[in-house]
Amino acid sequence: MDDRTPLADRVHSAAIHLLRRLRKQDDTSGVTPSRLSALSVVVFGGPKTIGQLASAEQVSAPTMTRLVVGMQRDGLVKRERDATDARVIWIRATPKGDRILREGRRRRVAQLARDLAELSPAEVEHLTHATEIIERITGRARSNSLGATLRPEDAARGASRGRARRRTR
Amino acid sequence: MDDRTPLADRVHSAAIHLLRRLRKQDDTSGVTPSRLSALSVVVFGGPKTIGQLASAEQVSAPTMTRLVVGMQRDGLVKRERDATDARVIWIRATPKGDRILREGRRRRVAQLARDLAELSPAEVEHLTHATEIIERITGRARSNSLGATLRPEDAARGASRGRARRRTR
DNA sequence: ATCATATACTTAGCGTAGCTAACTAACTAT
DNA sequence: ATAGTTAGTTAGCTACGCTAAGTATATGAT
Repeated sequence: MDDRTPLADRVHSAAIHLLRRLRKQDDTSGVTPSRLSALSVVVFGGPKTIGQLASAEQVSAPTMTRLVVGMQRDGLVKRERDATDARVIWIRATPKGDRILREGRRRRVAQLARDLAELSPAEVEHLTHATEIIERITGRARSNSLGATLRPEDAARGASRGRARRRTR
Repeated sequence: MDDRTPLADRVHSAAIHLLRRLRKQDDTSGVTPSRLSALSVVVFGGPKTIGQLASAEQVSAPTMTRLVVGMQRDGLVKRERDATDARVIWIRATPKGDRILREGRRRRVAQLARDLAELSPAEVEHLTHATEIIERITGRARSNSLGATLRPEDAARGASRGRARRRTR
C-alpha cells in the first residue's frame, strides 16, 4: 500500500487549525475549558460521581475534585449525597450550568456552521463522507458531540478567569 | 440556505476525537505540548525572537519567555544575541530539539497514517477534498502542517494548554 | 547631547490544571 | 471486631496562562 503520511499530515493539521478557530468563540462563557468539558458530561449524560467524571475525563480523582469545587463555586453543578452509600457524591448540573454549556456549544458550532453555509452541495457531500470516515476511525457512533469536547488540548491554554480575553489581530 | 449546524456539530466532534486519539502518541517525548508547539515554530520556520514566537503561538511575551527557559534547560533550543540590536534574542533549535520534534511528529502522524492505509481510493478522495475545504475555511495554504500544531486544545493528559490571547501593547 | 518615548525581554505574583502520595470516612467481608 | 477496599479529599509539586511593573537598549525630537 502506498504511504498515506502526507495526507495524514494534512488531516492532522486541518483538525488542529479548525479547532483553534472554533475555540475562539468560547472564551465568553468565563468557564475554563476543563470545566466546560466536565460540565458537558453531566449535562448530556446526567448525574455522575466524582470517580465516574474523573474516568470520563481521563483525569485523576484529585483533579476532578478540584474541577467540581470550581464548578460548584460558580453555580454550575451541585453535590448530592448518595442515599445508600455515604461515600459517594453525585454531581448534577444546575439549570445555570446547563444553560451555559448549551449556549457555549451553540456559539462555538455556529461559527463553523456559518463557514459551511458557503459550501456547494458537492462539497457538503465530501465533507460528510470524510466526517463519517473519521468517526469510523475514532470508533464513534455519532456521539454526543460536545460531550467529549473542550479538552484543552489545544488545551488550549489554560485560563484565567473573569476578565474578558482579548482577541488577536 | 439550509442549516449546516448538524454537520458542523459532527465535524467539530470528529476533529476533537481525532486529535485526542493522535495525542496519545505524544506523551513519550517528555516535552509538554506548549513547548512542542513553540519548538515546532523554530524547527520549521528557523530562528525567531521571543516576540515573534509569542505572536506565532498567540501567547504573551512573559509566557513565551518561560517556555523558552524550559526548552533551553532541556537542551531543545539555544539563545543568540542579535548583532545589531542588543535587546533582541534569537531562539534557535538545537540538533536535539530538531530531532525530538520530528520524531514526535512522525510518531503522532504515523498512527493516523496507519488508520488511513485501510481506506479505499474513493475514501481517500473524499478525505482529501474535505481537508482542502477545511484548509480553505481556516485560511491555510497548505502550511507546514505541524508548525502550528500541538496546541493543547484538547489537551489530554499531560497538560492542558492554552488559548489564544493577545499580547499587551 | 539630552531627554522622552518606544521596544524587547524579564521578573513578580496570581489563578488554573495536571500529577502522586497520603489521609479520612465508609462499606464489605471474614 | 478487624482487615481490606473504595470514594473522595488534602497537601505539595510542576507547568502554563495572564497582567503589571521593571530593566536595558534603541530611536527620535529638541
